[in-house]
Amino acid sequence: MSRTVVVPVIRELARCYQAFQRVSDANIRRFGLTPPQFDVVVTLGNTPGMSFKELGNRTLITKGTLTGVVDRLAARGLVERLACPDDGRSTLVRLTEAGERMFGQVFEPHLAYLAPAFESIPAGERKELEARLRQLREALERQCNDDASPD
Amino acid sequence: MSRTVVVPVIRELARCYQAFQRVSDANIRRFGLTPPQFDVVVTLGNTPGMSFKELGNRTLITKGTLTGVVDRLAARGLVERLACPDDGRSTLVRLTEAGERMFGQVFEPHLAYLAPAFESIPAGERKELEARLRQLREALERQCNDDASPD
DNA sequence: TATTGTTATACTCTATAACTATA
DNA sequence: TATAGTTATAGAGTATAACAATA
Repeated sequence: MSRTVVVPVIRELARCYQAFQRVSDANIRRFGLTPPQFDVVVTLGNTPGMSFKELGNRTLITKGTLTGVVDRLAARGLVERLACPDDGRSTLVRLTEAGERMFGQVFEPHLAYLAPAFESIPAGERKELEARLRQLREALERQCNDDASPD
Repeated sequence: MSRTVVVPVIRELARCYQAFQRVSDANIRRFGLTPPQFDVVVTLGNTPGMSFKELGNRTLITKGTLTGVVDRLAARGLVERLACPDDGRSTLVRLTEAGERMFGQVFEPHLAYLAPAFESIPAGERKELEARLRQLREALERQCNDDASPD
């Protein structure tokens, strides 16, 4: 059975990410952000802003939900909406100055917090992990596209 | 800077799992289950049942939330509660017959659905990925324990 | 007609903490 | 006192679909 071949790696992926999430999310909440809010702030960091469409694609948040997430960040003064000059249908979102400050307070410290676990893996094996993850992601994205456009 | 060393692998882990989730969750919802509900059904499958405590540990769902998730599954007749004979404080949860049927309809098909992406990776590299993920998970779990009990 | 983002609805999940009943 | 699970509360995210404005 070819199926049994993939079970261990699927299980390990799920368990590993679960462990990652447990560590990461607990730290994110200490910053006073929810995981989706953190995702948006970090995605907007070091960019001139982007449309809802692009922000949604990058964060995996669908448009209806994204409106709410951006609303809550905007209510706290961390992001702002701008009309898109090129396309009247489109709205750009970008960090405000306060949002940039939040990004600065949050991004590096979060990486520093996560780093020890990743640094405990020897460099060669870390590179190996990175390469395999990329390989798997590309395979998953192909499948995703196949589902979306089944000719 | 040691920090920059870990950024790529963290990013790749996040992006890979994001791709996995996009594919997996879409399929799970076709079964009429939410991801946490699927998690519970799959965790209970092929077991004689377990306590809320154990179920919560395995699924990463905290106790207050788990009560609600189990309530909704119980309302659909998929799981049932039993008094624990050994400990009067504890409640066991297990799949009903309908729940077992749901498990059967859901578990294998879901694996079969995911399999192609994983099978596209050569066996040796798949084993490599599995080993590296285990290594990372163990490191993350150590960190998690350190946080929980900082002496 | 198609696309971008918003709105509306209804539900699920989540964190948090107080509560009960057992141990 | 500690633990297992429930209840209560409030908020956040989610799917889904209808909608307005623009392309």
